[in-house]
Amino acid sequence: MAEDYDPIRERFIHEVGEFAGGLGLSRSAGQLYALLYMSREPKCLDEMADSCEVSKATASVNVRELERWGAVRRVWVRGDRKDYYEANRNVADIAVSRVKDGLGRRLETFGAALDEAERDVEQMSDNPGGRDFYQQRLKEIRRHHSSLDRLLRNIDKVYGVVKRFL
Amino acid sequence: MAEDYDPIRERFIHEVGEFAGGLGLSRSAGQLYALLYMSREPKCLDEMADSCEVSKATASVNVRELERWGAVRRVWVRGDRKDYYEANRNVADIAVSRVKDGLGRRLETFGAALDEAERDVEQMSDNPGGRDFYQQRLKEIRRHHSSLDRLLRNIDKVYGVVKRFL
DNA sequence: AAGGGTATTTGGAATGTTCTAAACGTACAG
DNA sequence: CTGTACGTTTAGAACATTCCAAATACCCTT
Repeated sequence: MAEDYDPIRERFIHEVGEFAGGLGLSRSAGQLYALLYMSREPKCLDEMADSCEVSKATASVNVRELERWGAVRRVWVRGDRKDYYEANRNVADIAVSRVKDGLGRRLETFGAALDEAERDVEQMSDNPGGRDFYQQRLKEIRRHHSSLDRLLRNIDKVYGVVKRFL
Repeated sequence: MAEDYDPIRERFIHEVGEFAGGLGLSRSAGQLYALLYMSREPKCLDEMADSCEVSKATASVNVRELERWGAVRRVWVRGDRKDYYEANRNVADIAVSRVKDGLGRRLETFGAALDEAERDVEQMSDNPGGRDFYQQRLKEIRRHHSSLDRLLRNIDKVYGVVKRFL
């Protein structure tokens, strides 16, 4: 019993897509997730592409992206070779893993740049006044960087504490 | 005593720009902020545009954006008609105000869409099984929405608690 | 092996974003 | 007034992103 076309769900899907887009995520991924969230049964690629009005190609790449974030699970449907997906409705987990991943990588590359800057400034022999100033500021930034890094590594504890405000 | 061209700072500015860009902010804004952060003296538009290798127009619009977020302050330099800016180095405050603003507006429009969806589903007379299902899911999403909203309104308290992990 | 049904990759079109140069506006100085 | 020194706005160029259709790869079944 496939669920039919439904203007209400259609519209809701669109809105979630816009929301996701506004947050810097993929509009299509948001739509696909919304569709699965609003579906009783798992859905295959073709159904998803159809309901979200995107090409199968777009559905394919975005649904795998969603899978990488743990936003979506592949499920087995017996007697069918297609891949079926359903939504993981624990949005907090998804958000955390997403932030962890994205911010983590950024912090890493920025940390490397900081290392380099610190080394370069260290070797600044001339203009010692300028060097001291730079070192002081870089130290400040290093502190911020370390803080964020620590925060990210303790993200689970942090979430436990923040939960009280939800 | 104007600070000269400096390859180390130049490079650092570039890295911060990339970092900001990766986080969905403006690359140029990131560069301008980094420059001011690394400057002893306030800087005028032309100096900023020059150091960051962007046009004056880009500097103008981005520096005002930074001002909107409280990332940058206009300062008075006597005997000079130009606008001078310096960095607000309290990055935590900046981040909070930025998240508050961006997420807040998004939540608002999404909340309106939720309202509408709830109303529409309410009026779904046919297919009562489907209606119940939708209502249940929408309720779940509403809960998430409210949680985020509450979190955002208590963001200062939240920050106070999270600080322990920094 | 061959063929049908599926997912993925790819090349390029459409769209959106961000930058610049030039025009414009404004305020002060002479 | 007129010229000068600034900041801002604007029109469009350069660039990046996102999407689609078609081609390709994969895997079952026969």
